[in-house]
Order: sequence, then structure tokens, then C-alpha cells
Amino acid sequence: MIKRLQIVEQKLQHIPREKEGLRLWLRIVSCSQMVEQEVRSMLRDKYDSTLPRFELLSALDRVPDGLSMGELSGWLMVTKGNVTGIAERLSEDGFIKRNPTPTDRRSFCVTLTPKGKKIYKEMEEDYESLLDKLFTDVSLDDSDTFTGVLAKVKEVVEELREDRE
Amino acid sequence: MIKRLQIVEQKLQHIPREKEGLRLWLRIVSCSQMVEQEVRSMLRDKYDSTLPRFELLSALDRVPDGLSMGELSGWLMVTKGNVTGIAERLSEDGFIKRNPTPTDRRSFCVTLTPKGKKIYKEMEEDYESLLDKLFTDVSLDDSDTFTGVLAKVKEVVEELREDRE
DNA sequence: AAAAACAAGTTTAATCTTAAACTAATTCCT
DNA sequence: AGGAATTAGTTTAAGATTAAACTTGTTTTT
Repeated sequence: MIKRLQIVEQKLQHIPREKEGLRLWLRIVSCSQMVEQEVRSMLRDKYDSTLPRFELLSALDRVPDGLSMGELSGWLMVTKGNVTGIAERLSEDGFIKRNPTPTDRRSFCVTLTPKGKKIYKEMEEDYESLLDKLFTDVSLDDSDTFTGVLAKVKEVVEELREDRE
Repeated sequence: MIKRLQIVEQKLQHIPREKEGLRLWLRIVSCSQMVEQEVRSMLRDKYDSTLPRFELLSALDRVPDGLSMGELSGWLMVTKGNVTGIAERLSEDGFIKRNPTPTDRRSFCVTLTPKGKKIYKEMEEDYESLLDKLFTDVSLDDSDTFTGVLAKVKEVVEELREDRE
């Protein structure tokens, strides 16, 4: 059985040395895909849940006062329509609650229910220990280098977007 | 208007310094999301196309003899059912062709049509110049560090998977 | 050669995702 | 105050994605 790692390397061989950005990008994507796959498997097998659901719960857990649908959309970096769907299902399962906002009748304040808090705590523990395992070999130095690079790239994207507006 | 960058940083503040792996992972994810968003916009606005379509064409462009559906699935790291759908739409648009394999009647050899080759070449140029722009500030040294880190993480994931089998 | 095991792709049902159009509420402008 | 512009969130239509069940063809085993 051929390893996915090998496939990616095979893919990268076709890319000339000058295009280092492209090379790096493809490596980032393939690594992300693999890690996400692991996280998804864990969430599905152990909690019958998904990554988007987990991420929404995670956002709410970090902001005990709750978030509006729009804030969730920004926080998760997905469209508002997307949040509507995920929140709907989480709400049906009783993990979150959509409270009316007194000052704005269009808006909700979404919060975790006790049930949601409880399940999230368990998920979070498994999630963090999985990532800890996967990133265990990464030194603090490398992590800092990495962080700097990612920040630069994100800055460039931000600038590009601002130019468009 | 609040920047996504700021939202991510806000998110990360809640994470204790010990959990460096988690921190790094969230940074990778948010950076990937932003870059992918840019690529998607470009492909949609300029080619009325999508990233999965582009990636399938890209795989075929690099292997002129063609790939089977299963090979495409491995190459793109997605399920076979997923490939079926994307290939179907690309085929309808006349960008790819599914040729029968003489030695195995279950299998196809998928190749680019001339039309597909032509459009891919144009897309590829835009894609590469976009990534070049986004990664322009990344030094070769940093890129090497990065590559090492990513390789390590992927190794760990591979090992984890092997253990499961 | 027949049965069993396996492999290549497709289908299905569910969730996710997006962009764009839409509804309803709020704010801004004059 | 009253109309215009903006904003919060939903809906819609189409594609992407997955896991699991399935169909058909190939290989292995006995």
C-alpha cells in the first residue's frame, strides 16, 4: 500500500526549485489534510460528531457570554449561512441555545447549554491530547519560526483584500 | 471592520503557553483557510471554477499517461466517491476523458482533453503567480525549517495510522 | 473450476460549504 | 419623522465531502 506521504513527494518533484512558495504551500495543505483527517476520525468515532460542530462549540466555550451568529461566522471564518446550518443541528441536539437579544430583535446570543459544556470538555481533552501527540516532535524554536512565516503570509492576504475593497 | 487576523490572535490568547502544538495547529489552519479563500476567489471569478476541480486537472496534467479513479483519490487525498462526482462534472464540461482500460474492465484511465489542457495551463499560471505573491516574504531558510516540521508531523500521522491497521 | 476474498468505481444519505438573493430590523440622513 | 442605506440572519441552489453499502469484475484458494 502506497503511503500518502510518498504521493505528495512525487507530486512535488515536478515543481521546479524556483517555485518555493508553491512547494511550501502544497506541503502545508497535505499536512493539514492529514491532521484534519485524524481529528475528524476521532470526533466521529468517539463522539459521533464533526470538526465544524466541534469548532463552533469551541468558540462558545471560550466566550462564556455567548456570541451572535455573525460573530461566530467571523470567528470560524465561514459564511453566515454555514453557521445557520451547523447551529441548527447543534441546537436540535441540545448542545447550544439561541437566546434573543433585547436590544436587537434580529440578533441572537448563542451560548452553550450545560449538556453542551459537558460534552465539549470531554472532546477538548481528546482533541488537545491528539494534537499534542502529533506535534510532539516540533521544537519551540521551529514553532516560532513557523508562526512568523504564517503571520507574514496572512498579512499579505489581508493587504490583498484591503486593496480590493 | 475587525480583521480575521485579530480574531485568530484573540482565540489564541486563551491557550496556555504549554500547549504549543495546539497553538501552532490553529495558526496553520487559519492561514490555510485564508490562502485557500484567495485561490478559490481567483478560480471562481476568472474561470468560474473551483479548487477541487483545479486540483484534479493539476494531477492529470502532471501525469500525461493518465490516472485511474483510485489513483486520483489517493493523489488528492479524498474518497473515491468524491472523485466520481468531480470527474463527472469535469467530463461534462469536456475537460477530461475517462478512457476504458483494456486489462481491467472495472477501471478507467482518466486524461485531460486538449480543451482541458489549455484551460489548465491558464489556471496554473494564475495559481502559481498568486501563491508566489502570497509567499514572497518567506525566506528559503524558513521554508526549509517549515518543510522539516511538516514532514515530522506527517510521519507521526502515518505511524498512528499504521498502528491502527 | 467453483467458491471465497478482494478490488475498482458508483451510489446513497447526511453534513458541510459557498455565493447570492432574500426578509426583517436598525440606523443614518436630511 | 420618513425614506435610504445598512446590518443580522435565513434561504436557496449547487457543489464538495464523507462513510458505508453496493455492483461488477478480478484474483486467490482449495
